[in-house]
Amino acid sequence: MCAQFDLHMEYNPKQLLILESAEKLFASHGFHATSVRDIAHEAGVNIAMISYYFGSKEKLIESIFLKRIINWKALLTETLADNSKTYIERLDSLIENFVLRIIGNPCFNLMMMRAQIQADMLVNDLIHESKKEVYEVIGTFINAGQEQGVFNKDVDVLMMVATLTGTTNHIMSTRHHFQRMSNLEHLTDSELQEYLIIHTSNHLKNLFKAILIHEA
Amino acid sequence: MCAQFDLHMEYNPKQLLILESAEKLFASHGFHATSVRDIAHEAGVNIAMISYYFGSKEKLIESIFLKRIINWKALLTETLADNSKTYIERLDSLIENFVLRIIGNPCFNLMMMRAQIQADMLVNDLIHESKKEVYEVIGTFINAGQEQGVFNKDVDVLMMVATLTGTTNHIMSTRHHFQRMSNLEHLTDSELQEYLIIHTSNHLKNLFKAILIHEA
DNA sequence: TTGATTAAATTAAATGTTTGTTTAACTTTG
DNA sequence: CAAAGTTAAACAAACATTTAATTTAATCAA
Repeated sequence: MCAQFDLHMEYNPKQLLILESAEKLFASHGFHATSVRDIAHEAGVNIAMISYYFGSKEKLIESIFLKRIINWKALLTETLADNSKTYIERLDSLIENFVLRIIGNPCFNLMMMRAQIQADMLVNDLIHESKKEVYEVIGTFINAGQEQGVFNKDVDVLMMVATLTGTTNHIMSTRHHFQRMSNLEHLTDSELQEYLIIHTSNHLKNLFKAILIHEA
Repeated sequence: MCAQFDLHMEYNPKQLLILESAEKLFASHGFHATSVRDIAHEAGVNIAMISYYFGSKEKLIESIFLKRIINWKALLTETLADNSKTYIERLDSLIENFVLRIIGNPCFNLMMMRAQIQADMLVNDLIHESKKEVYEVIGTFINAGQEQGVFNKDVDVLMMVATLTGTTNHIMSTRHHFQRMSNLEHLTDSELQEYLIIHTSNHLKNLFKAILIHEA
């Protein structure tokens, strides 16, 4: 007897507690280094509750991903389709959304980076599908901007997204190296987070304007 | 009784076999998901040989890092100090070195990415020291170029290195997503590797010339 | 070249922990 | 009073590491 749930079911407070605790521990120690006992302890629940609610440790991490990925494409599509803004403004919004999503949610995104690195993770197909959709949405936006004569013609969208994601992921995942190297050790974690969001956004905006708009 | 070795000792063929097998498995499955049994089996040696030669699984991964990190700073310093080349040429060499090192050694660099993500890895201090030295070498080079009037004044070296490392790491770690999305599934692994080294280098060269040299 | 000696290398087996998951009993809730 | 929630205990499998026994390799006196 066990309470399994499908994708569209809402989670009760105890399930959410388990999901959040697992996300935190998976992010800082990795999937395999985190035992279900650790998760149960962190969440303050009995070990058996995890099997009871999620079936297995593997299905638990799948639930975490599904919970997060679904809305990302919708937000992006909405941002880029907003005709009340110029292409430059929408490009800025795109960058801000990317940076905020990654640096603002280090736990989940560290998990995602790890999963992408690991070839044998079940969630990898899910991630690939998500990446492909994001790439297509951005590609459509860039092409439209090119036709309007706003963006340069020779833009490699795949490489552009790689720089956007790669740079932001790298800064997020090495933020404490960054903090020490910038002599920002007096900042709290959330102050550092805010600092990094602003600086990374500005850096990427400059970078993309330099190749998308200015003359080569 | 056990044969422990210090940093400056050379490895015998069997030890090298263990190091290479471990690197491969740690890279594709992660540190904790790889058992010493797996490593022993991959290397074709008895399980006890790993404790015998390296003491423990933890010390084994440390040996792998030490074996790789040491020469990286030297190569970089040499590249950037070569006065027979122009600043632009040296910038190109810097980028080529970075890309070649990362995309050309996916196993080790996936391990390194993972270690950076994981807060509780012992090798992290080693990595931080290495990053700091690389940052200083590049910073010195950029500053010299600024004084010669070759590079623009307002360059954030930390962000620049983040884009260099982040973009390349991201492309390397998601290279199979990249392959599927670019319809390059007919390429072998080493053909893909070559393709990615060239394309990533060119992309980053364009990117950095756009912000370092051209007018804002 | 022999045979003895010794240390290094190698092995199968055993050790004691920790792992994810299940069970069966118990409590709460509608 | 049944269904859902919760628990401590039990489970077998997998884990890293150690042991003690055996083989290989090297050294050296005869």
